Amino acid sequence: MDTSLASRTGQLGRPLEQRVSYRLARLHVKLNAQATRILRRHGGLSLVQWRVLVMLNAFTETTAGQVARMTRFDKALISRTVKSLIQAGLVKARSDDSDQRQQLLSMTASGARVFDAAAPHMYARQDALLDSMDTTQREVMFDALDRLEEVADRADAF
Amino acid sequence: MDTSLASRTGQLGRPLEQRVSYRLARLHVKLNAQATRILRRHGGLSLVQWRVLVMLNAFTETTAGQVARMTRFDKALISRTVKSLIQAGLVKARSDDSDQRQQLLSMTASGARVFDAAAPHMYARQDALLDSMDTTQREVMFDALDRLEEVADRADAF
DNA sequence: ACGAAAAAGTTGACCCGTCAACCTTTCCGT
DNA sequence: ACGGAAAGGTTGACGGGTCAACTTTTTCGT
Repeated sequence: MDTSLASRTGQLGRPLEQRVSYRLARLHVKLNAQATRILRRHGGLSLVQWRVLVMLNAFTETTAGQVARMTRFDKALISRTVKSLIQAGLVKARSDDSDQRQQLLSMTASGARVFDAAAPHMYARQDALLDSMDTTQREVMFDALDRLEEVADRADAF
Repeated sequence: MDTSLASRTGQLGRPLEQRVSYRLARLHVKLNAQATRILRRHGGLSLVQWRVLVMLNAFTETTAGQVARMTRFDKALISRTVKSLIQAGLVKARSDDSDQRQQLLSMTASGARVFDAAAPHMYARQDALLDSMDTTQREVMFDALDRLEEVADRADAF
């Protein structure tokens, strides 16, 4: 078996470790896996359930649409997750008198308990991520992420 | 409806835009979506198919296991993708006389054509990502990604 | 007042990516 | 030589995430 790097005209080009999208994909997957492990260990919430509860924790009441807009996650995913949270008794919904299309969502006492069980661990992990670098590096990194996002938003550029 | 930030004890804490995992998730998703669009427009490969072909482009012959190891992608995913590429006639497999467990994979002429159709666009996009920042920022960012990955690898830390 | 367009949310189908279980082949220790 | 462990790869099931299609309600232009 010849696995030399000399076949075809191709080479691997830039090494994988220097490909931005590859690095980000690996890291994203690892971060999600870590968060999932933490959540499983501390109450059993799924990652998206946690994310929705973070938003509900910040507001007395809100709507699925607002959660989707604020988090920029897909409304289909939010819809399903809200449904699962309601079924689990962690979220309750009441109709919105001013707009029949939407429901007002809020966390139940059970929801708050589950959220509070996971929160210290999720926030500790978040702090660890931020503390892995100093302020300057963090700012440079966030600026880099902004720049990458701008390129990614060029819809038909390539 | 009260969506003020003063409910419960909770607040949103750190704004979403400053949460590393959130920012990375958004960016990862956008980059994948962009790549998927480019691939769809230039030959119709799926993202994982493209990734496998990148590896096959670099070697005369290789095995699914090696692709999985080199890319660090899940062997189940590679297995399925290789299967789909073989069915599409873009990859061919021959048995490995020295090890009956594995097959030697290589790109077909069709595969090379499809790969070559997509490659300039995918590489242009990759270059644009890297060129969105200067060398120093890139190095700082990659170092930051290394640091984040190290935290993400702490299995039971939180 | 009316109707078209937009918005809120639901559901189906699909891809990415993972983990577990499985079967066959190979490796390795005794 | 033998058998258990490991490796290569396959398949099932599942969660994250998306897009499309759909229904009902609301908005908005005429």
